[in-house]
Parts: sequence; C-alpha cells; structure tokens
Amino acid sequence: MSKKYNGKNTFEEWQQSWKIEDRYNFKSIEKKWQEIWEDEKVYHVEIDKNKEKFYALVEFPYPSGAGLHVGHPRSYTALDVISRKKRMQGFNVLYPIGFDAFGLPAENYAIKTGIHPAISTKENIANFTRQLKMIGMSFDWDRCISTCDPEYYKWTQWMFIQLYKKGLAYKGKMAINWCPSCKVGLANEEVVNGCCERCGSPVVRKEKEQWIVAITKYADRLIDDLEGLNFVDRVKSQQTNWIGRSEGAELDFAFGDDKLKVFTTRPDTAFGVTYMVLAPEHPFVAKYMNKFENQNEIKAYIEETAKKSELQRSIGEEKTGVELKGIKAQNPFNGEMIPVFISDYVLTGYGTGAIMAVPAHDQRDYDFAKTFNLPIVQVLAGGDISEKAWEEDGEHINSGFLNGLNKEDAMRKAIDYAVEKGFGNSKINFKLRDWIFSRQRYWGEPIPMVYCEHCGWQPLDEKDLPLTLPEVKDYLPNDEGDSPLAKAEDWVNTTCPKCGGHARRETDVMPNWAGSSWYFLRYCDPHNSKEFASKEALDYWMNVDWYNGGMEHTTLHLLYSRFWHKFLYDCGYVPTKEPYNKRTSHGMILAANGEKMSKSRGNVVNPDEIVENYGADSFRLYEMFIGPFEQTAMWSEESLMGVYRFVGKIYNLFKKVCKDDEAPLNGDDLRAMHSCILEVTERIDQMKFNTAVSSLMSYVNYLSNKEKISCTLYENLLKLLAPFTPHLAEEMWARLGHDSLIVTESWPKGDAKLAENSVVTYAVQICGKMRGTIDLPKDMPKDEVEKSALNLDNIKRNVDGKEIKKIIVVPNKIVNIVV
RNA sequence: GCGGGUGUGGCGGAAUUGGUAGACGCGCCAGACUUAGGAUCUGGUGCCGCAAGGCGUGGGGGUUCAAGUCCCUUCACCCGCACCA
Repeated sequence: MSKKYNGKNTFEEWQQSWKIEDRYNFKSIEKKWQEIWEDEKVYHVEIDKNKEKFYALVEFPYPSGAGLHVGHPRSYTALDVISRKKRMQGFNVLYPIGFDAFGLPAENYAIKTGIHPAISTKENIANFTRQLKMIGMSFDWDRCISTCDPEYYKWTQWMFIQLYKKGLAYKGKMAINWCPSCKVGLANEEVVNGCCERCGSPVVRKEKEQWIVAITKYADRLIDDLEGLNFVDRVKSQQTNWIGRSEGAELDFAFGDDKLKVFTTRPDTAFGVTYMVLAPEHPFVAKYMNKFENQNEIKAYIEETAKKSELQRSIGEEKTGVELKGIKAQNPFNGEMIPVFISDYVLTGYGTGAIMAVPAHDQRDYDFAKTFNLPIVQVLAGGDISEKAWEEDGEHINSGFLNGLNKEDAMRKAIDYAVEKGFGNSKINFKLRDWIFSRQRYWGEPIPMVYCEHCGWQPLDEKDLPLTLPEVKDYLPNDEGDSPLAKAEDWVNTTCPKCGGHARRETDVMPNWAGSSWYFLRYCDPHNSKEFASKEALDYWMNVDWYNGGMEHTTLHLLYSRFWHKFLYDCGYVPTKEPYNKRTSHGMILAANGEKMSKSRGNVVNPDEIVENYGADSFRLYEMFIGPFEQTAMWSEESLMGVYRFVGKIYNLFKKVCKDDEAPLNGDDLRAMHSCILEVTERIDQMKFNTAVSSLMSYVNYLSNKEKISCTLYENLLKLLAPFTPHLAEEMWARLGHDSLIVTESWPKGDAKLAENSVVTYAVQICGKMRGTIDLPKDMPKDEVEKSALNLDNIKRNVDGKEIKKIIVVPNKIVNIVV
C-alpha cells in the first residue's frame, strides 16, 4: 500500500487512529490537496487528439480592488463542477481563467492615489488568484491571461488593424453618448435609461471624432445565426430585440430640389400620409434654412432640443415641433403636397432621420397631428380614429389602387409600384448602431493608428506591435474629451509608416470590451508569440462547449464577441462561425434581506471570511445549494450552516465504513446508491445543482442510519461529491487507502434496474381523493391491484353501500375508484 | 407599450412533464447526552380539527377518473428594451 498522498497509512490504520475528538479539520485538508493538485499540475491540459475535448468557460473577472464577491463563485463553481465531472467521464477538459484587466476603476484609483494602474492591477490580480485557488477551482493556471499584458494586447491591436483594413473600423465625427462624470464617450450598449452604465450620471450628446466599428454590417447574421445555438431563450430574445430588425421600404418624397428619403415598415399606408417630420439634426434643415419663412422659430427649436439629454428627449409626453414653412413635400403615391415639420420624436440615428406620418394608424403621429391640428386620413378599416390611432390591420380604404387589399398584398403592391416608378425599394433597418470604439482615457489598449498630414490615417506596421502604453504623470482626462495620452508628447509624435513624414498617434484607447471579445481564443494557445493562436489549437479546442456568464453582458460582451468572432471567421483566422455552442446565465446573489450587495450598504459577504469559518468545500457546496442556478438567490448564513453540517457528516461517516465482505450490499443499498448516481449525473448536466445536492443529502441520510457502511457505498459517495467538495473527497479517498487522486478516477455509472424498487406504494383514491396507500409488488396485474385496494379497511368503509362505476389503475402508481 | 421571467408551508425551495403536493435544507417543538454549545444525536413539524374529516400551489372559471402541471381569464412582482417610424 503506497503512502503517496497519505500521511497515515492504510484504511485500517486510519480507522484505528480515529478518536471521538477527531473533528473535520477543513483547513489542513484543503491546504494539503491544493498543494498536491498544484505540484502535480492535475488540471493542466494539452491537446490530446485521442480524447474528446470539452471547453468550459466562465466570464473572466475584472480584478477590482474589492476582491472576489460571493457572486463570482456561483458561476465559477457551477462550471467547475461540470468540468470536474467531465474529466472523470474521460473528456480532455479546458477550463481556463484570466483577467479582464483594463478599465476605469484602476485609472480612477490612480488619479486619487498616484499609483500606476499597472501596479494596482497587478496587486488585484494576485489577490484574485489567491482567492480563486483558495476555493479549489480546477483552472489550468498555465493558461492564465490578462488583457493588459502587452503580449496579449498586441493581438487585440493586430485585430483592430484587420478591422481597419477590411473597412470595418473607420474614423467618423458624430454625436456620441458622453458621460460628463467619467469624461468618456460611450457605446450605445453602455447607456442604460439615458445614464452611464458605470456611474449612473445622465449621458449628454457630444460631437466627436471617434473610431467606430461597423458591427451593423453583421446585424443580420448576428440574429440569424442565433437559431442553431443552445443559448437560453432570454439571451436569444434579448439579443434579437437589441439588434431590432424591421422590414419595410425606403420611399422618396419630393422636397425642394431633393428627394426626402424616409423609412417605413408600412408603405401600404402611404395614402394616409398627411405630413412629414424630420429630426432636428436632419441635413436638409440646414441646407434649406434660408428658404424657410420662420427661420428664427426653427433655429430656436433646434437649439432647445440640442440642450436636452437623451433621457429628457425620450420621456417628453407632449409632442413638440415646428413646421418648416415655405417648402412642402410631395407624396409620390397621390401627388398631394403636404407640410413638413421638425420634431424631436424623430430620431436622427434610426432609418433616414425622417418619417412619413400616418396619424390615423400610428399613435405617435396621431398625437402630433392632434397637437398641430393636422388632417387624419383613415386608410385601414376598423377602430374609431376620433379616439385614437387604429394600429391593428384592416382592409385598405381611401388608398387608390390599394383599396380592398389586405396588409400583405397591399405591402407588396405598394413596393412594386414604388420600384416601378423609381421612387423607392424594399429595405431592412436595424436598431443596432455601429460600435463607438474610442475611449478618452488612459488604462486601455492604445489604438494602433497614426495620423499623417499627407497620408491621412495609417495603421501601424504589424511588426511594430505591440504599441505599448506610455508612462504619463497625470491620468486626468479633461472636459474637452482629450485622453491623458495626448499629454505624452514624445509618444504622440511619431513618423508615418507609409511616407516616413511626421505623424501623430491616436491618443484615445480602446473600450474594455475589446480585449474580452476574443480572450477565449487566446486560452487555446496562450503563449504563442507568432499568432494569436495556432490553427491546430483552434481546430482542436474551439468552440467553447459551455459558456456561463451574467445577463448584464447579453447586449455588451456577448454581442461584441460574437461579432468579433464572425469577423475573424470571415478573414479565415478561426474555424467556426460562432464562438459559443451553449450559453447559460446564473442568477445574482443578493444579501439576506433581498437587497443587492454593495459596499455602501455594508452588506457584502466576503468569500475569505466564509472559507476561513466553514472551508472551501462548504462554501462551494452552498453556492450550488443556494437555489435554482438561473434565478436570483438570497445569501443565508443559516443555510450555509446546514451545508457545513452535511459536509461534517460525510467526514464522520468514515468511522462506520468497513470492507464490503463485512457488510455485504443488500437491495436497499444498491437502490440508494444507484438512484443517487443517476440523479446526480442527470442533475449536473441539467444545471439543477441544488437538487443534485439534495440527492447527495438523501443518500447520506440513508447511510447515516446504517450500523456499518460498505466501502463501495462510501466510495461512490466520494466520487459523486468530488466535483462539489473536491478537497474532502480526495482526503477520504486517500484514507480509504487509495493511491490515486479521486479527480482522475472515473465517474460512476448508475444502473436504472438496480435503482428500482421491487415493492411499490400505490396511492388509493376514491373520486380523486386520497384514502390510503398500499404496498404491492411491482408490475402486479391490474385486477389483483384492484382487489387489494378494495380490501383496504378505509376503502371498504368509504365505498360501502355505494355503486362502483369504474376503477382506474395506473401501473405502479395509483388506483382511483369512482363511485 | 414591446420582449422575457416568476408566483407553492414560518423561510430557501422540490415535484420523474397530468398520477400520493411540500423532497432536501433552514427555522421551530419535544426528547437524549453533556467539562452549557452558535456542539452532537433521535423524533415531530402545510393549515383547521380531540377525532372522523375538511381545506390547501396568486385569484376566478374550464377540461379530466385525476390539475402546481393542460385551456380561458385575471392580479401581483422582477428583468431587459423603450418616441426604432
């Protein structure tokens, strides 16, 4: 008997040395096994073509100064359980971790303290690493990456250059969302209810030159390719909604010397158009300004709307606007001349920034028409348009050649007509906007572009990557929106890679969604200095088989990374169209009173303390037991105590364990063991971790009631526990005298036949009401079941004197007597 | 307004998809042991009732021998988007 992992010796010696006071000492047990795993690189993986691979991924954390939150391990433990089980089932499992290390908090901390973000980030990463190891995560630490490492962001920059070369990254001047508090421009996805996602300040509009990434070119594919993916429905629908595809037509209305283009989803209602509206920012407003009769009024309105924040603009209950007097538009369907307005209810960024208004059939147009006393012409039969707009369908009326048609036919005919006469065509529009990619801050990837007066914007030569962040003394951004990098004159002034003349570097940095858009690719081959990852590694490891992360990233990271991956696929750099086969989302963990955990509320639970008091195994197990994985859960230290007691019980059970021949397995034993194996196996796969733990508890309760526990029963318990409480499982496995690590043992196989009982309990009902139960042999013939049921005292008494109409027998389940 | 989700004991939550509602855990009650502890063990615990029995899965209706589960209707709460033409 080897003593490789075992300070004592054999099973017998362990049992003999057991004293009543020998309590479950999680501290020494957990430390011991963490060291062994690390020394033996148990969780390190390499490509092994003889084994089926499994790639499990969790969202890598931002290494904040606060350290790990109890919410992080919910996701990490879940996929750790899955990874550990998959390993035991013979898969070659890649379960990596890294750090999404660029970001504002480190930079704000630097502004406050003067400590360089690189230094504080490094410290935070060290702390996170300590904590993640403390809770026994089976990550392959050799593959640990950090997005702020130049060896990493070299490739982020390289990919940006590819985007630029393919015309998908462009510099544009446009009104962007500006957070006056963070002093940074934001992508559309980073604005929540008109406020900054990060700090909550109301966002204002600001005209700025920005790097923009043309994610909208992929809008269609980002929706359509969702179909084949195993993503939870709420993720799919949220992404589809966000991208917001709508099909319709673009139509030209004559306006001055121009054609005023509008987008509409209902070209069939064109005969009901009684006026048009432009966004105040629409170029025609400025172009025709000197032709308008009420210039002062128009200018005043434009000024007023410009001052409003996005938030104010979107909640204006009353419709406002100004007519552009002096020029009318002509409806190409019926030749009518109609008035044109500007109003802030028309958005400049969607469609063409102009609409044809059909007040009879659109409530917003209806409200506007009422305010400005404009005619309302009904073109769809139904409803009462003196009350409100009729937005349902109906037969077309007052519509010339469309009269009498239904929606589909009228749509087709209207578009055909527009195409034939040359004033329109069918068109699909999206809510999704291009991705604003510039951030006017310091702690991010420098954008590898220079501006040369002769050659314009030029990408760096790829061999000059990485373009590293320069040192600066002052991290403060300014209100004008200049990045702190602008002050690093030596760095900013450079030469043009094309003509060799003087050029200036881009001083904005990338958003921190850049590095996270492809990190799962780097995990496949993290030390490669020639490519972001080798073809061989990508071919073997991709796709991610199971990706778990927060719902808050559905329209941010998850959308960006799918886009980024599709781009790389189009360039031939990755083998698959989509990066993730399966996406699930964990629920949040709230404080005991149902509030969000936050520093300001003082209700944050610190994992360090939990592990100190109860151990990593209990912590992990509680995270899994806390409630349905995809739902919000409340932290409860009492419930954690219950789990801790359970873990202690498993430890104490050891003293009852004996060799199988001392306590031969009986039918009940086999039933308990096999049904537990079957349940735990199935429930882990279905992410029903809470009920998987219940199964284990029931099994342990069964074992506790026994005088002696056969070794087989206990060994299987340990294997089933290994994914949840790996330290304890290893320790008890070793104490049983095994020379192997339990994490490398194979997952037990449940036998459904052995899990079945030969005696079943029938519920006996009269007219659907429970009147008793009866134990009968499994698969007894129906008429015998009936007879036995009618023989029950309680049934006899209740049936007495009544006529039995019929008796329903559901095999092995229920007898229902109808009287 | 649109999209997604949730409602079950004192509490967190189970329920093989129509077949004994309340698994498992917490809490509570009773008992055991004890160098009294936030320890451990045993039993009990949906509600009303001494009992027989009755009532129970947000509310109301329906289908069925049988409904937490299916259908109709209604209410409450949570999340995402929101003047998207």
